[in-house]
Amino acid sequence: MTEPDRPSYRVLKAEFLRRIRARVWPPGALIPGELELAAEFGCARATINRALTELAEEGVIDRRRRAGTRVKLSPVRQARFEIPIVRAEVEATGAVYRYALVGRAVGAAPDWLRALRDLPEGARMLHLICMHYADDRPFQHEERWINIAAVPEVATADFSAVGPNEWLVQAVPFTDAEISFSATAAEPRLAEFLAVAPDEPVMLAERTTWLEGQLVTHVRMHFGRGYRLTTRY
Amino acid sequence: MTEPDRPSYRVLKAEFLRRIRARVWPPGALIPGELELAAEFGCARATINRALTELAEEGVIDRRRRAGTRVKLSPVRQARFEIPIVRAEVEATGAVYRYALVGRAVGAAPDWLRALRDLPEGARMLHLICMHYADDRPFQHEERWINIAAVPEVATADFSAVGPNEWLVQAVPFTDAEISFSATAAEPRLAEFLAVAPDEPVMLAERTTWLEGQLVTHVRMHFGRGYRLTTRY
DNA sequence: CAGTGGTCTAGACCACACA
DNA sequence: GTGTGGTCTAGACCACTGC
Repeated sequence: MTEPDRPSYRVLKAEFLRRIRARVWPPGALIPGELELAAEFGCARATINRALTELAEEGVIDRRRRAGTRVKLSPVRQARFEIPIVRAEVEATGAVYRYALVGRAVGAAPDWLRALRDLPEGARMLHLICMHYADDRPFQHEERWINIAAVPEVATADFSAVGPNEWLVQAVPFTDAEISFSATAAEPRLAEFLAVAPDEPVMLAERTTWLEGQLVTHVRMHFGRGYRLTTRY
Repeated sequence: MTEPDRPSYRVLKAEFLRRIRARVWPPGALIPGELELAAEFGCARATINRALTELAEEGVIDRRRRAGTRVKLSPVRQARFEIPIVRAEVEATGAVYRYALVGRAVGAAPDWLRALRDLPEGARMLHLICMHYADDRPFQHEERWINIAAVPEVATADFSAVGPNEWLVQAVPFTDAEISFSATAAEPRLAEFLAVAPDEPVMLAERTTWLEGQLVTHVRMHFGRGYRLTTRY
């Protein structure tokens, strides 16, 4: 016996992954059915199923009824990045987090935002600008619009001590979100906030959240020099 | 009864998510145990377990033995980005993919790579530079080092038609990978390749893969103007 | 239609963490 | 100890899909 007596689905998963990487089951190959594997490993089909289901979720294999399970030809690897709230992200590095509210205004949604996110004309938005610091070095510049119709309480909220990020997380649910990352040049005012040279490349994250189809908030977050999204898999 | 007769774990998951977002189970709250929920929904505990386990994987709740299941205070949302091979990424947009090998050389690993990745001194690497185009517009500039000791066949591989990306995926397994994204300025030669202005911000992805602790390949991929990592959740 | 994966069940035992 | 979630089992039925 090369396998333990009680193969857990984790052990099975590791073994299947080993066979795939060792080309025992090469790319494109049809792997044995669940019943066959259950017999080979002396466990229940459900256990095999769990291991294979997770591998499928991770993009390593393709499973189709009747057709069976195949090793993917080009494994679409998925990178999972955790998107915590800023405070947690800063504090995770051991740095001291500091927040500052820079600007606050109520007004109509700018045209580009209305166009982008299909807002009614004249929708009133709370517009906030804030800075987040790590050990007093600029970490993130946040420019946010909050849809007052979707979040009436926001009109009276005080964002001088707690950032809108944390406030929204606690106060407002959402059903859909979209986030995107891109590289952009810091225009002069932003460069000052972030203490970088004008036109220096910075990472921009834009996130939009909706509650049942209604826009809740849209935020543009520019990160300071050296910011990286990193993950292992 | 507001619930269907046969609640699948998906229905349960959606219902639990609804309760969390509707603040029926507010952030930090302890939610009922699996047995209690199974009784409420008239299903097996395993079905409840599957729904809750998936919500925990997605970062919505925290589960601990004995302590029970709680709604996370600050949901660490995870964004999953798919990292396909370049060809698939280009073709997914409907564009025609074109590949070109720009440079090829064998030599010792550069010092910064050895320092970064703990390589033996004098390790011989195959150094490749390639371009990937989408409808003849520059899509990605790829600079790659491949550890010849880890992949001896690479010395005789012909990369004029098939890019090293696809070749490696088919030919060489790996056990660990790390990928990171950052914003950087295009230095002049790179800017020419990508048809952008010198010092224009571009997205850089760096990926390293290992096989059982031995470095397989390290690649720096610079993307053309407008590249975005996007996902919904 | 038949064979594969997808899901559910009822019951069981285990592992962990807290009292 | 005791109660929670974590995992496994044996069996069952269903859904999809390729023949």
